[in-house]
Amino acid sequence: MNWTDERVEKLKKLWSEGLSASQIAAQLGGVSRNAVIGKVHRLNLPGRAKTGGTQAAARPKRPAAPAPRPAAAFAARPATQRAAARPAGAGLSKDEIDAVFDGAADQLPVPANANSIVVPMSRRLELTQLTERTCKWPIGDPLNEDFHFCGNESPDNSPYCTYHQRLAYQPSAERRRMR
DNA sequence: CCCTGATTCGC
DNA sequence: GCGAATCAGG
Repeated sequence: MNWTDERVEKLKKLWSEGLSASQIAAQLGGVSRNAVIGKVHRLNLPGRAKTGGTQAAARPKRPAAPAPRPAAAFAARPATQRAAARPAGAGLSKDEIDAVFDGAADQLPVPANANSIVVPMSRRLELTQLTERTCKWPIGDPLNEDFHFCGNESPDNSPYCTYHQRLAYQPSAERRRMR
């Protein structure tokens, strides 16, 4: 794809709105997130603010020209070590908190015979967090604030998780019995 | 492993 | 100029 004026314009717009490079790449289409990031740099657009301290601490420039990658010079790596310090009484992780709130989340078009069906907890993903392997089953009203996607893992290349797969595609017989 | 942005450098 | 490969970090 070419960086037409219009595409560049859209890139600038979305970037300034804070969308991630991968998301912008997805909206533009035909380009990778790397392409987007590269373009952002070439355009001298402001990068993302680094929260707090860890600024780009002078990187070693990259191991001298690995042009013909003979898979050799990548043996030893400086073992980075940090004291993974978590405050003694650290609270719940984001995931743990989310899990709790997901209790009454689903507003799915649940089948009448849902009693026996286990409705999986959704990960409440935003549109910007969907990937090739996340369930894209929408939950809630798109016009509503709490609109989100299932986001559970979906089998290779499938748009839905195993649960929503059944809702998306049902044998006519079963569907008829359901109504 | 999923993701993020940053950088280098062959093309 | 472009962007894959790579790095560093969450």
